Amino acid sequence: MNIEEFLYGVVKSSVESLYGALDGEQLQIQKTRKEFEGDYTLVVFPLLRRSRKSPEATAAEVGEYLVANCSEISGFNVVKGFLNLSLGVGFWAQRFAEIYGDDNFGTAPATGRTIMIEYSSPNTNKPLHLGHIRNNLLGYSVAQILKANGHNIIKVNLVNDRGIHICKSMLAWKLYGNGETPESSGMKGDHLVGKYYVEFDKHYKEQIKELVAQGKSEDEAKKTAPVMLAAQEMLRKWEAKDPEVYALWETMNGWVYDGFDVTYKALGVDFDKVYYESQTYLLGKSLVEEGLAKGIFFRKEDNSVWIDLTADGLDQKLLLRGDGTSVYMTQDLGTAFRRFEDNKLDDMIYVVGNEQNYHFQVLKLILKKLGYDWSDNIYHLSYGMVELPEGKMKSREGTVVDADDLIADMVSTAREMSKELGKLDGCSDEEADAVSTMVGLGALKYFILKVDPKKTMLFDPRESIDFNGNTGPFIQYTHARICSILRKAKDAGIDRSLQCGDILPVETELIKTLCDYPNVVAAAGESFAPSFIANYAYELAKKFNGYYHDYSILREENTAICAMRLRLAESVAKVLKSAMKLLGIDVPDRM
RNA sequence: GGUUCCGUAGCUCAGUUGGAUAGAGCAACAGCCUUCUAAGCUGUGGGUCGCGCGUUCGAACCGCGCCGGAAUCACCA
Repeated sequence: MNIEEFLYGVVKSSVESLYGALDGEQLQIQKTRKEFEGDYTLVVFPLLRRSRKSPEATAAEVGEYLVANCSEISGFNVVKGFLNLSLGVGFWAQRFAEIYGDDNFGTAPATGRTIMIEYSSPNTNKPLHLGHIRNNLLGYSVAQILKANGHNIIKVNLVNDRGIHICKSMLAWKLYGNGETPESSGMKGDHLVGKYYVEFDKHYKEQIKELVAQGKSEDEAKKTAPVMLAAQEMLRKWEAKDPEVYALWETMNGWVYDGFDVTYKALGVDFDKVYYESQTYLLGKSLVEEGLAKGIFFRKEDNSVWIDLTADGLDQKLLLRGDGTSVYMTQDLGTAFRRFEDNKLDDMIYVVGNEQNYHFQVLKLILKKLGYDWSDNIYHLSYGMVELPEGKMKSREGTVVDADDLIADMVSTAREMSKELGKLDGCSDEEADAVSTMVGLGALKYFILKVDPKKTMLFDPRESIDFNGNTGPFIQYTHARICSILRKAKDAGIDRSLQCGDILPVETELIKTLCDYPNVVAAAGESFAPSFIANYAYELAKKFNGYYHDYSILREENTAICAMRLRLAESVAKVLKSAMKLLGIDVPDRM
């Protein structure tokens, strides 16, 4: 049972029997701040109009009534207009018994809602970088959180596998590659293809420089550089399904997918379905026809199709080129329609960077104008950029942080640190690998997920990521220590039968925090923000460490108290593990 | 210029629907390993919550206006 709902009920009936029925007025009940005595607080200011008494007198009156009529409420105190209520030990013991006995604590029953979430969405011309990491972690974590909230989740990836960018890599490989393959070079496939994308740019720039030296203008040079013309020619051949070009395209994309798979696996993310733009880019044209027929869109003299959104404070937007080919918006309209139709979706979430806020604003608006009400159930989970100390990541300036390099870095840093601290003594190589990987990735994932998605965040690769303080490893460490306590208790044969009467005030604080977990999971799902979970896990771990560091659980001589503490420790470990799972972070039993 | 977002301690970030004296971590300083793992614990210092006005019993949070920053407004995706 939800504590706030329970309290709301008893307080409401008390207030109503004192002052008459409330009509629409909200009672404000919140957790009592830690500097005051009590568990939950009723803010009485809104009631003054009805009680016609001072804040203090009103609070005292309600408090007395509650203590007299509600057995769960053991006492109260009044500070200004705040009525602080204390719940009895028995109440907390009962709550704790429920938490301890519930193996699925924090997960909600099935809702029957089906939600599709699209994330990652890479281009196939270069490897993944730090920005993709934020995208992937957010997408995967939000999917986990929504699943815990009882929804059916379909995770999808839309791969941008066609277009001029991949032709650039293909061309450069053909011209300068000497038949190099991932096998022959020992390079990861996505990195190899990315190398030729850079190679293309190098030659392209050289050719521009030459043309400018010959007296051409910068613009003209950009348009007429031979490699650019060749890349465009290649794209035309691809669209015409030229066998040679198509075969090369398939081969090189295959290399990239092999590379991506390794990165995804390392990050621990996965998908239920992968879409490829080469298969979806023609979708949406029928919707454009529909819009034209309804008079929502209009055609210009050059035959291109547009929508005028100036009345909505936006601009005109192109939906179909003059030659009848589609643009980004066309296919996004088509895929959205197809997805809602095919999967009977209730909601669709796009995890896409905030540079596309405008695009999604327009997408939703157009669908709405076409009469599709499910447009309201499209949610753009927009996240901010990851910036470096020297500013934005620029691929041209070589300041991008490569995903694979970063992951490898984090793991090796974790290993060195573990070794220095002597944590790996007596470990097999396999165990050492497993722990270093968990800790290194835990640090990276937590670091990124604890920040509010919509904010631009700063990442300093030189200082790398902390392992101390409010970090993933701190939570992992707390979990590992609890596991260690439980192992030792088992070895010592300590009796763990529950004695509810022995809960101490410090323990009710912990139980209260545990009680919040289902609410935090629900809130995180509602606002698609894993940061709620991360900050909660830190709060819980910190409380546990604070209370239990200074004295020994195992040396407690009162066996009932000892058992109580063990059960509490075990519950904390379970909830921490569960929270970390929602973040996609593995938790070790020892580290 | 239009639209959207951001501005909280030296730095990185929390702050759930408006509530009590503003919260962590890092960095700095002072303590704590014959007690369950010191990746830890305890304490000290550090703030005009960008600025102003308004709404009300009460504003970091809501409204309006400024200032500063970001993204975007492509027949790219």
